[in-house]
Amino acid sequence: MARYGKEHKQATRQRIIETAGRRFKQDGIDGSGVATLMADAGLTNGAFYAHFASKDDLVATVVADQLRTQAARYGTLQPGRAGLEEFVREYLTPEHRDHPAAGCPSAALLDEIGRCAAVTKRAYSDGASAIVDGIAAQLDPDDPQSAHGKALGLFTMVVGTLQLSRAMADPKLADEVLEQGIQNALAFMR
Amino acid sequence: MARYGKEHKQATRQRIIETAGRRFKQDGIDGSGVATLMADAGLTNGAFYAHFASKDDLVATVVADQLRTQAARYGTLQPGRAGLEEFVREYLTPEHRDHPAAGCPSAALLDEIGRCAAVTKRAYSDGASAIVDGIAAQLDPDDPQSAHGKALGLFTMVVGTLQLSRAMADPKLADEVLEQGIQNALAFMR
DNA sequence: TGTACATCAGTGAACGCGCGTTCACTGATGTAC
DNA sequence: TGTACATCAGTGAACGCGCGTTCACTGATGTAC
Repeated sequence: MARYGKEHKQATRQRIIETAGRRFKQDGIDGSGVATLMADAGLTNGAFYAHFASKDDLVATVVADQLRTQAARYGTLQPGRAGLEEFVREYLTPEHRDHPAAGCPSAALLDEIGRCAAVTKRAYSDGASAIVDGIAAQLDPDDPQSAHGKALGLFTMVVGTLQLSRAMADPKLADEVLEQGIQNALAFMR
Repeated sequence: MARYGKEHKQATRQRIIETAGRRFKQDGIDGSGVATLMADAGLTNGAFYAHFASKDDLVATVVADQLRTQAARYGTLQPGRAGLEEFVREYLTPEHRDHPAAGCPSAALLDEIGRCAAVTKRAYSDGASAIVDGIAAQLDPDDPQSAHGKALGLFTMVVGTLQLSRAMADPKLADEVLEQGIQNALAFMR
């Protein structure tokens, strides 16, 4: 099975990173074993160490990739507060809540990342800072620096709201948390 | 080792619940094995099933206990917004961030609880609702029901802020997140 | 053009270890006589 | 009061299983002659 061009191995690596991102967000980092992660990518466990030095190495790589992907979603918004409002309304939907594998890595993994190796926290810090900067630019395109604090508040509120909604046992209560979260986020933006 | 009064076994059970709470908040639920949890309580693994039907049973019990404990902390505040402001300033400290074992269970475990068995989510829902009700009563003692939405926003913001601060690799950045979080929470309260 | 060889991405079995759970057993105690 | 017994909280070894990691091997391919 080998002797392909060098882009083949790179493509396999990228596939592992993307399927692992989905798996981590669905089952947690501790909850996802290497054999499962490789099976998700259509491979067997042995090939893992041809691509990554350790599970920790994969975790840090996946976190960086996930935050880059999440940041790219902000890039498609219309500029200014209107785009941000649209994003908040999309973020706090039952659809997003019920499909963590395809959703925001912060909402799915934030407290687990706080317990991860330093290399993973560094990857997360860098990615999250870029996202908060993006929010600040949407809040106040003329002076994003002064909007940075408010951007942090908006970010933590929507992430916390989605996590809380996912932790509710009663679907009706979970929906109410999302609806209130939208009201709160929009009120806070102003 | 036996034939004590019935209050002895109850006391042991309570000790397991409390030490497990600390361990879960420090290492995560998936990250804490039954043998470790029992050793924390000064026992061996075999005794576990004399107290709990399964690890899931313990998890649900611990979550309920942790939220009850966290709710009791609100009970000691002075009434009204002044007490709530004091709480926010205490909650978003480096001290709290750096000692999750003694801290808020929501900040330490919220995304993991979202992936737990239904019995655990039910325990969390009930406990969290009581806490949010308490916040609402502090925000507006005359009409707590109308303050419920705002209480949710305040709760999700402080929880998200503490999680984010814990995930920062750079201590200086982590401190800034807390300071901004206090500003944001106080601004949102008004 | 045809054949022998080197490459190397991926396989799959195995390592020691900790997981959640079970169970035969221990031994300090309260109770019965 | 003294002794034999029943109780039962806790012990510790063992179960099968999945964990992260290692490694000898495979076999399809590109290259050299």
